[in-house]
Amino acid sequence: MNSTVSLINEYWTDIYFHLHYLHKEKISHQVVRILQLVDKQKEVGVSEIASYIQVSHNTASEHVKRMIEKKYLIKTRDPLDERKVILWLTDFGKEVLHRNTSLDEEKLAQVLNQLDNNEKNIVEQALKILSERAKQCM
Amino acid sequence: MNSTVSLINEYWTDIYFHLHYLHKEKISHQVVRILQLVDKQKEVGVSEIASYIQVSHNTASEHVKRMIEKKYLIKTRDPLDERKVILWLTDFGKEVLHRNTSLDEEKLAQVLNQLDNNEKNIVEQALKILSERAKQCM
DNA sequence: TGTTTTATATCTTTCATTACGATATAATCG
DNA sequence: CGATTATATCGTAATGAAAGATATAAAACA
Repeated sequence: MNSTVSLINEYWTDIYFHLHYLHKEKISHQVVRILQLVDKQKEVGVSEIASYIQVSHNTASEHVKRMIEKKYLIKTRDPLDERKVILWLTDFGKEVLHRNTSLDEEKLAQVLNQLDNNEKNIVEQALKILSERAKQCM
Repeated sequence: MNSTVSLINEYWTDIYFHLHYLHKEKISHQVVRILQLVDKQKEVGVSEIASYIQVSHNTASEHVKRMIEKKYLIKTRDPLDERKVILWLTDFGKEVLHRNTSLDEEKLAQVLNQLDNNEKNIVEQALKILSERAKQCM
């Protein structure tokens, strides 16, 4: 079982290595993680970021400031509690996040084109299963 | 077809978001990419790094210096051409790379445990297919 | 209503990182 | 031997990341 896990991780990292985008932007790991959090979770504010990337509130607030300056994020306030910030990805932010975490769509399409229908189904099914179960149990 | 690609990317990023390690180290994106390159490709030296992350040779050399100081890498020379550097991951470097690019093995094991044998097979097959084809055609 | 708490924001300071151009060194090629 | 290639180092500059201290403004509480 442990060996299955390692094997899957090796496949996982190989896939990413060969199919990721050749990203140009100079971007820090922290900033990518903040983009991921805002993308995948609802109603993310400054304190959610602080606890997620384990920094103080003021540092998180500065990250947000810089990311808004760079047009990655926009900021609104929670209408039910005007103290609370709610962050949103801009289209540009989504693009940057995509280029830094997704698989290159052209490369992926090229790989998928080489698969027969059965293999293509297996791939789609497998990732669907993993993503659904991961969401459920984490 | 394009929608299959987007769908797979959404599954892909969801899986990573929910199953990655809660990494603590402050590490830059560039450094992670260098670790990936040294891990996945043979005989990586300073100039390979420079062209991979698109910086000048001197900058690449400085990256290598810092990464050796941090004990991520060790440096040897190509016996056939003593000008050329060949880089290797240390155990610590492998560990850092793992924590920053792989899925958390405990979380992954937990998810896999919820699958029946058929589903487990599909997952293993699918990632194997993708990684093999990605290696072949890139 | 007045006080406290909560959620952010800003200011200052410090340190590390990233990058480049210029220059240096050392091995190999012709 | 001179040219080329691969890497290293130096000086310098810009930026980023982080924390502590302090400030503000909204909400909760007594």
